[in-house]
Amino acid sequence: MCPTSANAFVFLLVYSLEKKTPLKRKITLKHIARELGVSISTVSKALKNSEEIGSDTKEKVQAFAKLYNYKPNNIAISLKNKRTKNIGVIIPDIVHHFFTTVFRGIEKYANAKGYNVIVCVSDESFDKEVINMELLANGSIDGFIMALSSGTQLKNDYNHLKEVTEQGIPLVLFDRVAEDIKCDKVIINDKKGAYNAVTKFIKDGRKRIALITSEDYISVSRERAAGYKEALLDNNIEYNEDLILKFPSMEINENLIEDFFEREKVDAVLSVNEIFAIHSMRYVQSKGLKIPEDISFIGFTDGLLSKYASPGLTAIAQHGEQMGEIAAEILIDKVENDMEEETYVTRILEPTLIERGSTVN
Amino acid sequence: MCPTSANAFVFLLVYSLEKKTPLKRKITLKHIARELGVSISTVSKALKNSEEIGSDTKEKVQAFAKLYNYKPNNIAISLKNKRTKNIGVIIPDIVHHFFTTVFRGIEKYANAKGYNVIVCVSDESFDKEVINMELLANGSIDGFIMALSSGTQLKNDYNHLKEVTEQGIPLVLFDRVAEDIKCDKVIINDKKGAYNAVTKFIKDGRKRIALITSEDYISVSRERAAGYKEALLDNNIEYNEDLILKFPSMEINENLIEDFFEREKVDAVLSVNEIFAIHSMRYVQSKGLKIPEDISFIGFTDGLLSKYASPGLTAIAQHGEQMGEIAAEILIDKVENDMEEETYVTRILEPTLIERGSTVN
DNA sequence: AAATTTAACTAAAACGTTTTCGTAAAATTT
DNA sequence: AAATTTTACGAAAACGTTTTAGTTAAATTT
Repeated sequence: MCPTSANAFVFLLVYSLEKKTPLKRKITLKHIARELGVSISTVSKALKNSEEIGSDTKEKVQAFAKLYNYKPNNIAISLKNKRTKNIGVIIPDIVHHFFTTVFRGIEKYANAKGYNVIVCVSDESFDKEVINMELLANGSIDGFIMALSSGTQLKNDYNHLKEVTEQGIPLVLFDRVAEDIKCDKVIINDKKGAYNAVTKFIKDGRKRIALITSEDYISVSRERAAGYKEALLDNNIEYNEDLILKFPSMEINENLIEDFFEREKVDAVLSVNEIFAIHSMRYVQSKGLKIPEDISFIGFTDGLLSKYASPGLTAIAQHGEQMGEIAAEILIDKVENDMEEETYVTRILEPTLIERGSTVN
Repeated sequence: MCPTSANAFVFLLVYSLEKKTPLKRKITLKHIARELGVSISTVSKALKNSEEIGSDTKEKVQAFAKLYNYKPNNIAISLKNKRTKNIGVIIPDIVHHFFTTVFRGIEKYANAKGYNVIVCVSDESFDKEVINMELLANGSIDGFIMALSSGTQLKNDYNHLKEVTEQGIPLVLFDRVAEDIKCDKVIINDKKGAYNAVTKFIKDGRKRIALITSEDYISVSRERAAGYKEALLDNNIEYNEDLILKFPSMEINENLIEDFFEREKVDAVLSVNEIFAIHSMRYVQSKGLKIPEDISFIGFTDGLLSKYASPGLTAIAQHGEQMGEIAAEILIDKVENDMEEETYVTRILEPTLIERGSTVN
């Protein structure tokens, strides 16, 4: 029989009291040295198989270290080497498929290179971004990988980034970047993604192509809007601002969708994200329109929703994992061979159109 | 005009060469001391506003430190205090809505308490879990929060966890836990979640209730299967193993779904995850069945897919963020006041049923 | 004026490494 | 046998803090 309370915020507590087992404290070089009657430096060298140390001493030390499972203390090594083997990642949100994907790429590459990743979430806030960055910059990490928070992009204040790079800490920006920051960048060609999507619509004979987007201060939205416009103009289709639905925030507002689709007759929709696209698809479906016959959809960032929507949403894939790997590669390279000249590279990945049921084939 | 290459793996490289600006190296106590002609200890104390130091010296030191933006080095402090203010989080996968949600809770709480989070992804592999854990345990973190990889659960080997706890490093397990590990745990009542879902089906008059699940070595699947069985038996409905579809891996296999639904006539489906549920819904819809009239669905973990499926998938919410916060709270409490007695607590959160279109109201 | 207290500071150890420089003793060369 | 080289090790500094235990000089008390 199951317990009966159904309240999510009531929970069970199960206690168990154990006698405290004696701690196996971590052993240090000093302990080994004392125990074996040799000096700390001898132990250190013996463990590194140094030629300086006699083979019987080496054997003795190594055997002892193995027996007591000696592992050097990371913090002490970091202090000595002025290298932490940690990289700091600051992203606006972690519950977000794209960022998560990039993170996986970063973590994968970093781990393979022996680095750990410290993640901080800026929560789209300028202040949190600054605080976290300054905290980590005080010796905790060897370099940063980040995507700007919308708060930062809105404020257009990048002093915290400048501070960090001026201290010689490498920085790689991805996806949400800013022109005037001097650092390495990895982005995808958002403009091209939008351009290709609109071009496909036009090839499919669509005439009234809408754009659903967010405010322009988000760099990627701006780029995508530019690609949308350019594709229309290149194909001699009128660029009509009435066909652009601009959401003031990331929060979905069903009324805006309803107003828009009641007001404008459109036969194709490009959306800067999945959520806006899915909501719109559902709305037009509820109005009896058929997708893709009456109206087709393409959405940015190929995530779970696109894949499992019904019909599947044709999507512009951003290759997040690859982006993360590249960012990590650039960063770690900078960290490990900090060269004399200051050369910055911007890598621009090409988006890919993943065709699904929301567009005609 | 946009560039023409459409290959995602061809990318543009933009170089920019700058003359290296002189580095503003981080300043240390030693620098301040030398510059001001006082000792390091005086500087340290002055910055802490110690009563031992004369007020003019304090003023001088503080002003100097502020001017040169002195910030203590985290690593040095960690070495001294034997406290890193980092917590290690090891999860099987990061591109996974539930884990991501838990992570948000952890990060939020930890950050508020001045802790940073180092994430490692075990990728469901026992070996990676062990390696990452041992690496972090060598001084990099003050405690661990983790969910066991499926590899570990399959192998049933928890020596790496034991090693760590025996060294006095606090450990909190969440969601994917194991009975025989002595540590704090935060889980949701999976059995109850399944029990409630099946009970709802029965109340709605469903007779042939299927379960779609994964192999039993995943602790949560086992619990959910138990709740399913118990609810049936409590309601005098035959427990029929033919109505259980067990996927051998997390990879979706459309053939198994097809075989299952062709073979068995079912009017309700409980799925241990969203993906299995969504796929099944699509399959039965393609066969002309109406949801929820002909067949209803409930899926575990209320994620994006449930919300945006069509119809919306009634889901059992796992309260991941709350789980993360609680785990972090327990851990940090242990880290900061490591008590004499060894008491372990298991907090069991109650699941909540989020009703949507896939079940009748 | 001598003894004591207080104020204001410094030296040094400690955290756990790595590494440079020394130095005895042993082995080798003259 | 004396001079030189090699072998095998240790002392100490360094990384940047914090903290304990001094140590002066000035101020106060007797």
